[in-house]
Amino acid sequence: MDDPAAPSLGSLSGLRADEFARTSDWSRPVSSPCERCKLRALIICDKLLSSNAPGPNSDREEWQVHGLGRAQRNLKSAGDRANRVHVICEGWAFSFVQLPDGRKQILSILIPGDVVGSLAPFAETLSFSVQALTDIRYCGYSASSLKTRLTSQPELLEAWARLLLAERQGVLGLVVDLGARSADERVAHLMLDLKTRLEKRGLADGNSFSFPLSQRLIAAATALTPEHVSRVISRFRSARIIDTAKGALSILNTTALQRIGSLNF
Amino acid sequence: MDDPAAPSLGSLSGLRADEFARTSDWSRPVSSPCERCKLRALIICDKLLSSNAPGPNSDREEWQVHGLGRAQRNLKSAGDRANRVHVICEGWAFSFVQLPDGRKQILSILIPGDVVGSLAPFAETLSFSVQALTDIRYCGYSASSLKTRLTSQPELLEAWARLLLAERQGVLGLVVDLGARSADERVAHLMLDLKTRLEKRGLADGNSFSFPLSQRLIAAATALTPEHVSRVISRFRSARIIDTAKGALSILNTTALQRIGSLNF
DNA sequence: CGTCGTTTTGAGTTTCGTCAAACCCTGTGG
DNA sequence: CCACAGGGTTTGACGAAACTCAAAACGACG
Repeated sequence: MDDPAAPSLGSLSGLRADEFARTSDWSRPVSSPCERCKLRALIICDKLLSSNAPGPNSDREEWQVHGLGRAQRNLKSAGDRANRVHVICEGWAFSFVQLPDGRKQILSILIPGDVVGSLAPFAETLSFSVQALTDIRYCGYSASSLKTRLTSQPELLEAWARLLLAERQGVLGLVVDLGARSADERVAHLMLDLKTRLEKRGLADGNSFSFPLSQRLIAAATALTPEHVSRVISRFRSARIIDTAKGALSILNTTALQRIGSLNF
Repeated sequence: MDDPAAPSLGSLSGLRADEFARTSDWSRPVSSPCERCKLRALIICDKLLSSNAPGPNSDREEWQVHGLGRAQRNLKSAGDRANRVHVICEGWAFSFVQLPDGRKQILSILIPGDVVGSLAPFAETLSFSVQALTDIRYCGYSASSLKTRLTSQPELLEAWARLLLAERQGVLGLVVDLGARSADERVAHLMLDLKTRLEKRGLADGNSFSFPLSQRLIAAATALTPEHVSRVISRFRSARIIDTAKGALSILNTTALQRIGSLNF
């Protein structure tokens, strides 16, 4: 990994910046890079793309579309019609709910390979929003086609259910975090969780990896204030447990961080 | 409803106390009361019991079993093999995770009609535990049979997915509660949530209903301490917003309670 | 070089937790 | 019938964790 910083526009693989400019409307399809995708085997895409992929369905709706999204822009908003299941191919995003007073509560940080809106085939509308954190590349599958395929392909149903299981595991972890953990523990856990998830996807090898979360977002994810997050991170830094620089996080003392943030329940 | 208190052993419908005594082992089947069940139409049971219910499968495993559980006893424990999906027929229960230091974090309060372990068909083991809060009657469906039926009966898959949607909605609500709400708001919301859920099941009509939660459990559900819950409830009581007596909750001032605890996001 | 968002730091406050004791019920056994 | 034990609840004093408000420092970027 040459640059640990957040993926910039230019780094989105297979697409030059000018191509991005032309296709930045996220509903517009771009040429499919799935053949070269290293994540395919790790997640549900393999099952989705296997064999009998359907053509456009009755509504002339494409089974699979590719798109790009700019940092800070919403991919989905709560209340939107839930007609596609999306997979993050490159870049980071996060799902959240917006409270009436303007606060956001982040539900999950999405990294490449993560699926968002897995229940879309059966939902009327979205109950949360999704925002790109960096520029992202994603692909979307037709929710209605997926729904019909779920009944005809048992192994797809199985893979889809495993997805739901992992999702639920994640949100249960969040509940425990918010309900039973201190600020230090929550922040440490967030970092460790992201590290292991990135490793599973082959996106982090050493103890230093891309980490494009601002402290404001860490705060929204851990239900703390940005000021307090700053204090926690400063403390971690001066204890030589972690270091941060330019969108990257370095874990200097894994054991110490795990002692603080490993929640086994 | 003659007695707003928690259902006692004797009140479990269709079963006398001595019958309960003989069948208190929750794995032992008892005669099926599903025909008379008023909840059937409201939840997934209708789909599960419709038409082609399978007989015992290859493992000689019953498709549907009925059981009774005593208050305070675990119906399921984290780590157990996930081989049945259960429906609460009578009584209350709750799902929770046990933290290493002994604290419990309650994930959801289960009332009659609630389904627990809906993902069991695809899970190896349980990731949380379920405990009876009052004596309960429940029924359990074979996870493996359900799994095969999901692929063959699209309308069952649909009903099952709707269940998952509701479950996720619930846990997202919990995340927002724990992440963004004050103690007053959490307690008020818990009470309102239970009231509306009971009403939907036809188990509460007026503003006074059975509420067998101890303050220790309310604390575990809201991630507060019992002492603090006591203070909150005392304040509500002296503001004439609610009243509690003998396992029943009376909402004296719905508007006030909603002003405190209605979280719309 | 100035602007804007992010991070840092500080002082003061609030909310909630901790610890400990008292209280209230209900059930039990003498 | 009463004493007593044991759980749940209430109350109080105190402390700690995290929030609020405000200002300064630090970048990134035009």
